[in-house]
Amino acid sequence: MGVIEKLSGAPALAQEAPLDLALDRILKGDCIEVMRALPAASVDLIFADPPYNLQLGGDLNRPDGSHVDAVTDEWDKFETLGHYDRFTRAWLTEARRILKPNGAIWVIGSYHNIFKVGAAIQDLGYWILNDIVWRKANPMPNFKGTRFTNAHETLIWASMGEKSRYTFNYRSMKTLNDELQMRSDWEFPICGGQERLKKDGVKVHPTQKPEALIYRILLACSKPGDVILDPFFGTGTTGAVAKRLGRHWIGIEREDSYIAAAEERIAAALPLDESALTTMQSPKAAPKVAFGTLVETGYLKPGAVLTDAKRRWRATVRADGSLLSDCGQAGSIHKLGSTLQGAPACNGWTFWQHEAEGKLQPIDTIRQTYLLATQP
Amino acid sequence: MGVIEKLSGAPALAQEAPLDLALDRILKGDCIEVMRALPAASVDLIFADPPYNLQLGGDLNRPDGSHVDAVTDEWDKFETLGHYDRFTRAWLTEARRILKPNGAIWVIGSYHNIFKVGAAIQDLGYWILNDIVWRKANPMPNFKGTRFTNAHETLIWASMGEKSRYTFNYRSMKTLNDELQMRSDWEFPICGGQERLKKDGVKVHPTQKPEALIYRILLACSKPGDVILDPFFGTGTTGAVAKRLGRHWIGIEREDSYIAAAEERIAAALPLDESALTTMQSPKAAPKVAFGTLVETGYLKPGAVLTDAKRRWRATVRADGSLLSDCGQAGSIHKLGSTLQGAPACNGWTFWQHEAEGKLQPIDTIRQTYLLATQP
DNA sequence: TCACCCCTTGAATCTAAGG
DNA sequence: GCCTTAGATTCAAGGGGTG
Repeated sequence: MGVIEKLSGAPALAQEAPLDLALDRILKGDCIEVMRALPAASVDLIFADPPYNLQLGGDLNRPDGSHVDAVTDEWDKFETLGHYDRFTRAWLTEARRILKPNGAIWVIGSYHNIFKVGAAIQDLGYWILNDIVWRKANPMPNFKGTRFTNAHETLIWASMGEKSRYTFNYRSMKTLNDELQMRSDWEFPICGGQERLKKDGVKVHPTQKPEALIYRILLACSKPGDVILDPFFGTGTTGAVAKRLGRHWIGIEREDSYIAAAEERIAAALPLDESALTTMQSPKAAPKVAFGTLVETGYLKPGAVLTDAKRRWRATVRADGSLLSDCGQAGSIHKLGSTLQGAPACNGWTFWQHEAEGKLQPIDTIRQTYLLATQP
Repeated sequence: MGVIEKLSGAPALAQEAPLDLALDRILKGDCIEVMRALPAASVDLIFADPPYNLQLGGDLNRPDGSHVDAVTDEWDKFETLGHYDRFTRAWLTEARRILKPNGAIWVIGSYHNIFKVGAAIQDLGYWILNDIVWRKANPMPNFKGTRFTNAHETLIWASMGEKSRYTFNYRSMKTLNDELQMRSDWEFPICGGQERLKKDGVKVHPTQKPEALIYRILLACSKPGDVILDPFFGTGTTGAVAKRLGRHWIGIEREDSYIAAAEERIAAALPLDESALTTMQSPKAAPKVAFGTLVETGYLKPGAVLTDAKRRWRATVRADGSLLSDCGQAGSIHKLGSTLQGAPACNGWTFWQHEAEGKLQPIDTIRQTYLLATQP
């Protein structure tokens, strides 16, 4: 493994003699220029994690006053949305040239950029096969309470065209998912802990992706021995996973610090034995149902009256799933329960009762009914 | 409630005398033409469920041989992706004209169209606030085993611009979600059972959306009395939910069969009564109480001693509601808190504590007492 | 060793009102 | 427009220390 320098200033024409396809290497340079130098129709799969073009305002602090370490790197800055658009179409065009006719591409992004990416993918003649949602188990909250917690990112999977015969290992995915078809929503934790690359206690890359995410993609959409290209290689997650899964890889990256980290990491990566496959799976989340869901879905109507088991307190259900007690206090089922009792905490599911078939039943029974109706 | 016919062939210029804003009505006609006739800056919120441009191939059968009833309606057919693009930009442009400056728009779609929609939204100057994933609890499986199960749809929430002051009922959403911030991934079952409109056993509309989904959107992003417009009204889910939640609504729809079903449905919908509609308010919306007021009204006496929770700092309340710390610094409760901690900001209401019943309590509890005593 | 508590951190377009 | 001030605002994981 080594770094091949793309000579800066070299004419970056498609006509120039292409580099031989150097496998399992990091190519240093701008991804568009480097791709131009690669032979056409030579790559089986592309995984791309391009800059998101976040447009952050000033500093952001958590409620406790601590500072949020945001993505402020130069590589994420674009003058205008138009510039980002042209950049996106340029690299997607080169990607299309070097993909084999039956190849495919994956791109990850957030709402800042994914619509531009998706529109470009369609305009350039790719054929979208799925969009996939990565649900983050532990996203960063919205500290100011101004929007919904940004708890997911989106991936687009596209083939070279409507008739292209892409690779999809249906059986592997079904096995990986306890014999149920793999859905388009995947849950993984964000990259942290031992997996997160750090130098002197500081994260090496601001947006390192979890290996589990790439693992599932390569397992689903490539075969052993295939060539996987990552034009925004960063710290080499794609390379490490490809090596583990017995795929060839090519990485393109501009920054020396990322390249150094990626080389060390990939050198240390060992091909996985089968047993590791099971550890890559995210634990099945126990289905959680919020009280408000029962209101939204009509299992309990706003205006319904609840009491405690001894009928000491009464409360009315409101449209947002809060309760209003007869004495004028309001809150969630748990909060109001604890307030009324003067207790530090209260499980509203068992505390609050509703009348059904002539007797009081905890509202948890409604939740059970809902779960029975909606869970497979 | 009634249908107002948009005369076909009438000149659809923005200059023509706009219709008065007829509330709680279905306007019959092409959504672009009808919107052109509506007054500018007159609508608080738009919910739009446009055609998805599905581009289905031949018939699809389940493994057992039964036939899948797909979306084959005329309204979902567009000659090319370019035609769909122009259609999308046209209706989004009119939507933008009739939205109030602090209004907002929601659009739902799938990977077939949502990237085109999102790109157009950004190009037209809207400001995306979140993308939301509707995870279907019970999606249709991928019968051929060729891709991942398409188990979600995507919604885009956007304001009129970066500086626009959109409505977001943060507190209601948090209450609805058991006291956790509402995330960007929502799980609901698809529309079926009693809720699914049928005529002679056949579904009236191929893509009827669940009321729970619209319920959450309207609860989060509108206020009682607001005007909600749905330019692709279909069988009137938006109208039914708006009526229930005490919002005004306007629907635009071309097809008589959908209009008839929507009218019947909305007539049968029951509005929630006032008390159920009252929702948890953010402190932002609650009347503000200055710290000085508590001093003026005697809830806290000048000379009283406050400390932080860990008793690292002490300060004395002065007659004008400022604090004087032991080290001689003075300022408002917020300013002194941030100065002492060297923090960029500090909420004095929770930082400063007073001793009551033998233990420390934040001075915010005094404010709550004051509010309970003085608010009607 | 384990349970428990505390601290840190993560792709974030992150305030509102008044002068 | 800008500037200032009041005051509202966080969830799940992982790691380290302690009992």
